Amino acid sequence: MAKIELAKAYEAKEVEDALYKKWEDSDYFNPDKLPGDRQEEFVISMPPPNVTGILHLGHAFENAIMDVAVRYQRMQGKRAMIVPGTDHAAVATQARVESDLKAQGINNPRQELGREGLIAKVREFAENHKSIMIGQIKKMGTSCDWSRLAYTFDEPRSKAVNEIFRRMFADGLIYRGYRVVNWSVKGQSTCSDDELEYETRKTTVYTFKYSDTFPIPIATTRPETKLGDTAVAVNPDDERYNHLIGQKFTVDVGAENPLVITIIGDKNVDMNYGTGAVGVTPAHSQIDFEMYQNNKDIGIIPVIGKDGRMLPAAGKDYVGLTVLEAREKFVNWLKEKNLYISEEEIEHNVGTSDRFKDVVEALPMDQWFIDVNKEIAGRGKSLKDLMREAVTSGHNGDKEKIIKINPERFHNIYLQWIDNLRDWCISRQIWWGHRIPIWYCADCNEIFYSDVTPETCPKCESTKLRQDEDTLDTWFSSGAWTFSTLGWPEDSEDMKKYHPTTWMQMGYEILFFWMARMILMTTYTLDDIPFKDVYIHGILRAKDGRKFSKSLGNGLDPLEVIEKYGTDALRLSLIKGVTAGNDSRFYEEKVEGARNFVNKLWNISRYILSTVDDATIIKDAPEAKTLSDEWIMSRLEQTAKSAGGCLDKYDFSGAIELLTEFTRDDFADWYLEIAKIEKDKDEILLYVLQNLLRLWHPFIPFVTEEIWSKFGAENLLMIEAWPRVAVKKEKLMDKVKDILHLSEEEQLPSFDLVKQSVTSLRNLRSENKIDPARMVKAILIAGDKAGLLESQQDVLMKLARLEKLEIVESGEKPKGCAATVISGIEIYLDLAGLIDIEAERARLEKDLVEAEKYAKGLQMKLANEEFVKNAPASVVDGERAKLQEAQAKAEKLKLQLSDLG
RNA sequence: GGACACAUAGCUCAGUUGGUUAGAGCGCACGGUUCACAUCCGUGAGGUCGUAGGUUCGACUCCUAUUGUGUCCACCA
Repeated sequence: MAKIELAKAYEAKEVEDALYKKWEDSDYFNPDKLPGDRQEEFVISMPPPNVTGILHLGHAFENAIMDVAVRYQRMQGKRAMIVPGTDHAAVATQARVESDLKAQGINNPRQELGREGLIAKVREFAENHKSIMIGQIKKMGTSCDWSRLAYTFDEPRSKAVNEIFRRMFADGLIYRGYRVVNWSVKGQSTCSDDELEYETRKTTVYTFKYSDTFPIPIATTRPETKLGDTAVAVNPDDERYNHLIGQKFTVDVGAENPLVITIIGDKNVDMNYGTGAVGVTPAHSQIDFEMYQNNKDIGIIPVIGKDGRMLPAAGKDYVGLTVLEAREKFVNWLKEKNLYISEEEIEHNVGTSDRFKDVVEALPMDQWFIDVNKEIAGRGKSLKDLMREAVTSGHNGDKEKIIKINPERFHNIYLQWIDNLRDWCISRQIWWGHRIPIWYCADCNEIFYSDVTPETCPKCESTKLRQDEDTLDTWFSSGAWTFSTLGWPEDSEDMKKYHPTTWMQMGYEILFFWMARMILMTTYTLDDIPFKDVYIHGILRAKDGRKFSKSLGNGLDPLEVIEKYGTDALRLSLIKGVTAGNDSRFYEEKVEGARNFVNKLWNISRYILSTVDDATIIKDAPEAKTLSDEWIMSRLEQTAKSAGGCLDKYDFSGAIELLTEFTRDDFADWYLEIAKIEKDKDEILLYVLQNLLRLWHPFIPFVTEEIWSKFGAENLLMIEAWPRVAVKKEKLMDKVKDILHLSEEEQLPSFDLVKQSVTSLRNLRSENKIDPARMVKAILIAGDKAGLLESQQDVLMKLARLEKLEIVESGEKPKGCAATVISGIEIYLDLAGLIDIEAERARLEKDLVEAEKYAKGLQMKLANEEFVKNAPASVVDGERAKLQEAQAKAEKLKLQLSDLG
């Protein structure tokens, strides 16, 4: 077989697309098509990216970690799968398209295009982005099972959404209610509590009285809403006011009708804060609305409309004004009437819509909700209970069905969030999304579920029917993602085989949005958990720690990074140095480093392929013939085990560190150099390289698969097994036993001693500024290590560039040499008069001080009886051995110093 | 107001149940055109692990307090 020449540098661009196609064509991304007897499943539901934009670095990061996990598990012999998909992202997408349309001059898209017309526009946009994103995911090398590609808004997923709605509606968990909700005036739609972003703003808090005779002053930041006040709440323990509880006061503040203000008691009122009393506006505050629900007779007066302007109930002076205009007018009126007391600037959090960006109004209206506290028929628990159970006792108390959250700290954050959870408002007044499958009959007022257009009312057979205008919150459909993607509600094979899914990863920013809702939907619908393990990751930040954002213009397009450095380099740089739950910084130098490493691996392969006689696959571990062989094989064995251990724990970064160290330091910098000296190592070189490719494949699939293809293997690397190496060294033991005077039980000595010796010799050269081309002589006084070192003479001489090397057990110390001590070996480098005596003395003295200090520390530690008594014997013995070596080293250094002359 | 995270070499970060002379990459210094790789190699200098206490034979690691940074939740009426 001819020798194989690789290009001098790895050119990612030239091979990646073809390799991805090769993988896709193999069908191995589909676990049903994987060869061999695979018992276990490993399933990841891909968090579906929103069709609002194109993929950014955050997506690239998620793709990288998912693909590392799934490729590793595939190599572990599992039926491994990533189920890919995209999210129609209801509000986000419609908001995006509407704003694009406005930029094109269509000022009121909903009116001008109508429902069908606007939906068509959004659909066009969404379909376009879907295909762009799928292309990007493929560029990342992600091994998704494309035959199972899903979309939250496609036919099967809509079916699942309707079926869940039907069940929850039948169970009374979904209800229509008149409640205060978050309303975006700009978006003309509700938002759930979680879709709010809080901004700190300065605002004025005004203190005033409703009338001259009203007994309690009230403070507010929203004076205009006071036109709809119906009560004042005080703490029942507040002796200033509690005698007033139950009294009613009629005040005229200029609203349409005089207000009847009832004094009510509420334990939550802080009597030490402000005036100790709260004006209650049931229509425009969630908390006040809750008070109203407990005291319905106080009444509720909405004064602000959906357009953000004052309603007739606010009075003829106010109707039609914006809230800010009304605020100013009302404050002026208070001042005129001498009801105004004071004002103060404070910092205040206001909720804004995360999609439309405007300050949301709290408005009371009829909306659809999911009741999280109601007991579910036949199950004796609420949705909240189910959401808690899944992460604590296990679903239905089943310990096998506990969701493990990694890192653990998010466990409590999640539970705390559930405690604060209110009923989930699921209806949105936009058009892009799953339309609520509820119908109203005009003749008999029946409200009923139907997922198709019904011909007649099931109750009165009337044909005067209309469907609810609203659509569902996008998280309603994504909550069902792990099972809607597997064919539910059909009785599918996939559901039996692949649900619950195995592993889920997500950013902490969607923990509540998504994880909580998946748990809610799945435990309710399937009576099971959606996944077993969740890995929470942080966000990527720029080098200065700021978020990547469009407005800052500091974003990096993953595709551009791939174009410049290759996908493998991008993947590696995204994952390296990242720990679960923590943010990490990403910048181009990191990618450059990763690209350099990928190229290093390429060049290692290039060298091996060009030197071996027959570049073929080595199936069985070759016999170690030399100490260095044994060393590299054991290091390979260790590395495969420990890197696998990291990956089993989803410690991706840890695995990368171990693999990098082995690849560069051990294999390239030492073993390849040794191979040039010892020769005749084709089999081991190929074997280590091929296993190295297996170990690296999950992280950098393209370059490894490309190199693998040069060996004429039957299989693609992606379905090769994760290495299990057993070092064969019996013949070597027989060979060296006599040379090294080993007894039967003794282990092979470590090759590390040879490495240390070489490093020390190099150090002596470098410290004395010896021209690297110059060959020098060295003497090693090595005691019982002499035999070992002698057997490695060739390696020592070539790597340390020696022209002569003497190794003795003991003997006369040579004069005028640069000298040092390592692991009981005295090392002398004969610099033939080039030695700088003063510099040498200084260096030796420094070494000596250090050794003595170290020895003294150990001595004191061992002199401490408490230590010897309490510490485990192994630790004490370890310290004793260290002390002995340090003392010996110090002695030898002293002699070397005196020999300097 | 409540909670959580982070603070380790100039920079970005590892450090897994308490026992290492505290590590890596980049950067820096010095030296290298050795026929795999300058997208490289060799050698080296940099840290009293934010601060103060405590527990322990022993603390980067556990506890308490404190400072700084960041995040989440609640929210003032």
